Amino acid sequence: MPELPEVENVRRTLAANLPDSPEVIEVKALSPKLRVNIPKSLPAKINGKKLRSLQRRAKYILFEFDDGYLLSHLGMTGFWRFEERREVMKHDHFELRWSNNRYMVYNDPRRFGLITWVDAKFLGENSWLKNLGPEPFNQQTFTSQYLFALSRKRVVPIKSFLMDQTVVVGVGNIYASEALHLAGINPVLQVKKLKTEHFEKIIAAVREVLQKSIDLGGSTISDYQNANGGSGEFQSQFKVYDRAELPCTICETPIKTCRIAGRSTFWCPHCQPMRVSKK
DNA sequence: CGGGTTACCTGACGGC
DNA sequence: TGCCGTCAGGTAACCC
Repeated sequence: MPELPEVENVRRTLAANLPDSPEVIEVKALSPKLRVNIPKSLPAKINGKKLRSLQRRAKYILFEFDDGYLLSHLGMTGFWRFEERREVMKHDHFELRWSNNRYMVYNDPRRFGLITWVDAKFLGENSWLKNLGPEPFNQQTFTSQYLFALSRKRVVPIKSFLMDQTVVVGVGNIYASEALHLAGINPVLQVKKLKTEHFEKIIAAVREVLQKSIDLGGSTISDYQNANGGSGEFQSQFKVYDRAELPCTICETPIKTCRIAGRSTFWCPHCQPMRVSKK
């Protein structure tokens, strides 16, 4: 379900529901089976503790406490919601209560999500976080020179490269197709064929697509919702994703679809030619 | 070793 | 109706 814009909107709506100087006053692991089981020791780590900050890194949300972090990843179908009075839903996995007495509940039908604990002193070497690439909005680290150098050793289509979370974080299946359409780059092109100027375009397109989606609350295809239960609106702005056979919004050529590394991919054969532009 | 493929899960939807 | 195949926004184990 969630790529960077959705996760960022979840983070913001979570923050908006917390009291001033939030403190955990109750924790329950209801159904620990997720991608990795919720550790039995987790409730004791956060119960009675004050929240220091609420951050996002890549597609992870980090609830910072004095000694470490509650780490949350939404997988495909995970979501957080708030309740004044508990009403248990199917697939509720985890709940806690904040010092304003509001319950915060994690629900995840497909169970690809993650809820775990990371000690502050091991944050840098944590297996979930240590291999993540740069944040797409970081001007210092996410640069065309960086992508150019990294791409010289790789034999992959540009779309797979963009979705590789060790290359850059936050771009998933929707925004990879959307960004490449905006950049005018065909998704199957081998990264080795691209030059710095192509990466410049791609970086600008990734940032523009992600920012527009963040501003519209993310994309809701079927089940994404933020922590207020609200939907995103960016799906109405899709130029290619899930638009097979429909006319390109720029040139009216029918959008094509194929699979790249097992994932549905969409592009305009006219705006995103197979041949790399010379200059 | 770095790729693509498959598995992990549930649920929705279309065809028969 | 119901059964079956396919697909879904992510990640990582598993093969060549």
